[in-house]
Amino acid sequence: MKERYLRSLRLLSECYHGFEHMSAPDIRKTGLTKAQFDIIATLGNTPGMTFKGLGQKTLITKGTLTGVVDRLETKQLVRRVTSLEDRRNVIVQLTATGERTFERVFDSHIQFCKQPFSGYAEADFVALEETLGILKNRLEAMAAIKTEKKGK
Amino acid sequence: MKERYLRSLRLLSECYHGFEHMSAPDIRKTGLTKAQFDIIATLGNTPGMTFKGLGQKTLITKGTLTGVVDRLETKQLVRRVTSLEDRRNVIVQLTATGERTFERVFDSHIQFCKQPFSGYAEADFVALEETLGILKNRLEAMAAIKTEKKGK
DNA sequence: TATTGTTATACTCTATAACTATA
DNA sequence: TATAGTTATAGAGTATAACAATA
Repeated sequence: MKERYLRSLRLLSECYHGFEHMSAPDIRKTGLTKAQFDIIATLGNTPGMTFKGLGQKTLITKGTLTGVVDRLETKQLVRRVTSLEDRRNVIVQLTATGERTFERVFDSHIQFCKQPFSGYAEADFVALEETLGILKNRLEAMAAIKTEKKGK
Repeated sequence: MKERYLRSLRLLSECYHGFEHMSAPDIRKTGLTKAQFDIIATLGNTPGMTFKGLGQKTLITKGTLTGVVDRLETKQLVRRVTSLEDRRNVIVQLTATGERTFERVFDSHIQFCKQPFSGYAEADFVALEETLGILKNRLEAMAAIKTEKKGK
């Protein structure tokens, strides 16, 4: 067996895309793009985040992020606040409308995503969390090595 | 515990994005976009696929697909062949150059993705495949129900 | 009539790099 | 000098709907 991990990788991809595929129309119906939805979902239940933080969480690069946040600001779902401590930092926050949108949209979204888990027993969740948790730790370790190499 | 599945969902997303994040620069270096890479990877080791088939595999809608395939055709990585049986079907195939690109690019990509699995024992693979396999089956069952509802 | 793929439109995201302002 | 975010640009992906050719 040459590449023992390929099947795992394919399954991971298939599961992720399965959720994506199921929930994409659901997200579109809200009038938000995928990128916009990600920002709203990331900001939900937080006091706000800087552009840098948002970029790290969502993997959207800063130039793109400016445009995405612009459009969300036009829709009055988020606002920009300049940090008082370091005036280079811009904090993006949900507005009251944004909060409501978050609750409505994200809630319906997760209700939707729960469907495949109906019938899961506690042990099934534990097993899934354990295997994915291990993989996540390995991925984070790899990412740390990469950052270390790059940063001086 | 209200939403027992949320943690699983988050882990799945984090793992998938972890791989995406690691391999994105690797893919970009090849001069292919993510969508183009997906098409090449999907066509590799096949005799070709119709637009419809490609769309279902990659989740790219037909209108978009025309553009993506156009660009790959310009790069001489794929060709269009009209099916003889049903002339409405257009089959997209890798060219000889496309085949070589597939082998080179996809190979380096999977070498890259194997890193987090270093140190995995056989039992770890089995466990991961099993938990993801179960989830995949559930997702496919959901999708089948959805299709059933829609199709007449 | 239904299906496959193309075309057209308008918008959004993307990578990249130069730029501004703060530190 | 370094960092955070903006601006500018060109290209690519996206949803949507109308369209042509074939079945």
